[in-house]
Amino acid sequence: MNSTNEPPKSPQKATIADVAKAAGVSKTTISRYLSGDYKSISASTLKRIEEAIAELRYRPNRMARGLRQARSYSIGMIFADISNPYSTSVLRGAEDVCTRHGYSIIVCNTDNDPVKEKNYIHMMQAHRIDGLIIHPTGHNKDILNEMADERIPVVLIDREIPGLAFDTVGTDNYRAMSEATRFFLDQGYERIGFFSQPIEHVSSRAERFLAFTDVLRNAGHPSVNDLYEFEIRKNAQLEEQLERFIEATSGQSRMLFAVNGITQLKLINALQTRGLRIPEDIGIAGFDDSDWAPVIGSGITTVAQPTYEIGQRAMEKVLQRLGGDDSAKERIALPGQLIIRGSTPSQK
Amino acid sequence: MNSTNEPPKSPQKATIADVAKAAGVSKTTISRYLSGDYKSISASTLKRIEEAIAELRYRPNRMARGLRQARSYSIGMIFADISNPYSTSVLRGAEDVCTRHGYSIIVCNTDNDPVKEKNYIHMMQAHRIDGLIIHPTGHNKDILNEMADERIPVVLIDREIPGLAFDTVGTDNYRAMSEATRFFLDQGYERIGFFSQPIEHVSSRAERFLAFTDVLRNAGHPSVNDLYEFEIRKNAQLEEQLERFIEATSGQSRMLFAVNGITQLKLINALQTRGLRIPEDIGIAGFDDSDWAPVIGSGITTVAQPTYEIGQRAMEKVLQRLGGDDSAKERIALPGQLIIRGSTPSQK
DNA sequence: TTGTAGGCGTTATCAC
DNA sequence: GTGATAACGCCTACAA
Repeated sequence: MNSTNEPPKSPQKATIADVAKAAGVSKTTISRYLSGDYKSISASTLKRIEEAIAELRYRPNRMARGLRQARSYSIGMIFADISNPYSTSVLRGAEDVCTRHGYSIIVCNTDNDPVKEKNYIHMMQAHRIDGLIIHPTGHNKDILNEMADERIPVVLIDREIPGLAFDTVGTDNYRAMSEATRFFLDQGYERIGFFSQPIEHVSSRAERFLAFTDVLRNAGHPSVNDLYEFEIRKNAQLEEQLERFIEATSGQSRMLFAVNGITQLKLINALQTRGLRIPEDIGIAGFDDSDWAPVIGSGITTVAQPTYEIGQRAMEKVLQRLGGDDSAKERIALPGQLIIRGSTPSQK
Repeated sequence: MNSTNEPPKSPQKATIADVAKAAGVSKTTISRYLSGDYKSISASTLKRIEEAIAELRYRPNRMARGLRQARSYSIGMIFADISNPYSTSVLRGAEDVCTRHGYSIIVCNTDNDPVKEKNYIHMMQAHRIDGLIIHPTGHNKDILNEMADERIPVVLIDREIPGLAFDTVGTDNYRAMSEATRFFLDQGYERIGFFSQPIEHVSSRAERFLAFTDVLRNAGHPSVNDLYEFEIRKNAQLEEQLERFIEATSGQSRMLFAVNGITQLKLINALQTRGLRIPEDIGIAGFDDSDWAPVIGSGITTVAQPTYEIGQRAMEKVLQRLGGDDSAKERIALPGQLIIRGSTPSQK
């Protein structure tokens, strides 16, 4: 019995030396076992090693291994908005790929704040992450370039940063938006309002709007200038813009296009508040499919992004670069899918 | 000029030795600086150190530091389903707290699969995480206990595991569900169907159902046995259960209660398919508020969970334990909030 | 088939 | 105020 009042000693994590001693071999042999070099170990030794590891519940220390090998087996993922379902789906895709290869993921959420983003990149550097997948705010070109200089694979998702040579994975926004816009024209809408958070230099938004105007201009459609921008956090701005569109299009058959999922929701909310019915009074559609899109009203027409696959492809690209591939940077644009539902009926 | 054809050497990450040399001091002094021990460094030295660090873009290697200090400054978070908005909100809350304290988060998603969960816990152990926040499947008691034995703070969210002494953070399910049920009774529903994924030993589901039946039994209400369980991935099961409820309650005023957000969506979908109108033909409500709950029909009545705060509190608890707090394990049950919308009108 | 020795980048312990 | 030195746990030549 323990006469002192000390708490029971917490069992210290076993080290490779403990395992070596228990198995009656040297650390080298254990290390060989850990790196899968079974063929240079005798059967009986193998057995003793396995028993020792199980007995001691040995888990190789990744920090020690990482320090020695100068690689952490961790991939950083920095999201502009982790609460967006887009992000979690990408995360799942990426995780499923990298887990199979023994990598772990360190995640961060910047809330679209360039300062947070900068700090997180620094944190990632301190972790000596082997690769980075980032949904960038677009304001930290310098550090991103710095990482690239250090030969750390960086893959951008959703957004590209002009002038930066990184691998990029996202939806083929131009193509998907063109298809969608042509569909809206076929449905016979006289006016289509493009509602977006400030396009500025966010490439995905810009591509969508460009496709929109290109198709409209080609068709000689009057909505070429129907762009309505607002800050997502400022409901007043959105309502003001909506008001502007509604007034300008009074008496015409019309619809709203939302640049992303969150904008869809905000617009639907605003329409309901104003007592406008979907689709009788006004049509609506938007980028990003979701669980709720099918069940709102008679369903919302959306452009689905292949989010899970975007995550997979981004991680595969990181691993490919890690594997030594030094070919030209690639821009991977995956097809989006127009999902037609009840919110955009024919106006003819 | 470089006569060989080698690519330009990628600038190697600076080490503490490089900084020491650049600043003309010893590694020890740099280390002192890094640990914030400024008062034992002269002003001029301090200045040279700061210049050297900036110049070399030095980032302390967390693996080396972690190895030496036997702590990783990483917290593991294991989610049963990361695509559930519940999870991301918890994640954000946890992240905001731990970032302020210099910790990073390693995330995993188990898809409610105990095998994946086990592998991920092993991975976390290899990372030597300083603490673990887990939304447990409930099937890996042994390893979780093992971690606790090693003095690693483990905090459970949403679900408790019977017989395990861990800190726990979640919603006060019993209280919130009681309030909601009383409200439904007040509205005058003759039958209320409780739709849930298998309750089994998932404590949060069990608490909700218990509160439900307790209130009903107290009121002598006939729905005490109106439990309808189904596997979330099997739509046929859900529809079968829904059919059963619809038939059994024909002619009565009735509503469905969904045990969580995903179930809400599935039920709404199934009702629409059957041509049943909400709330004219049948009412609906459920646990978990969401962005879409206000905009479906005249709004869905929900019980909102304080998800962000759950994440915060869980992380705070981890840090508190890390700080040496050895008091009794705590069960933190945060208040939920009943949000009444149009899907559960009075039946009187 | 197995073992020895040195070092990865830090911090802690002493010493000056 | 500052520095030399020995670990931390692992891997990788190089030997045997």
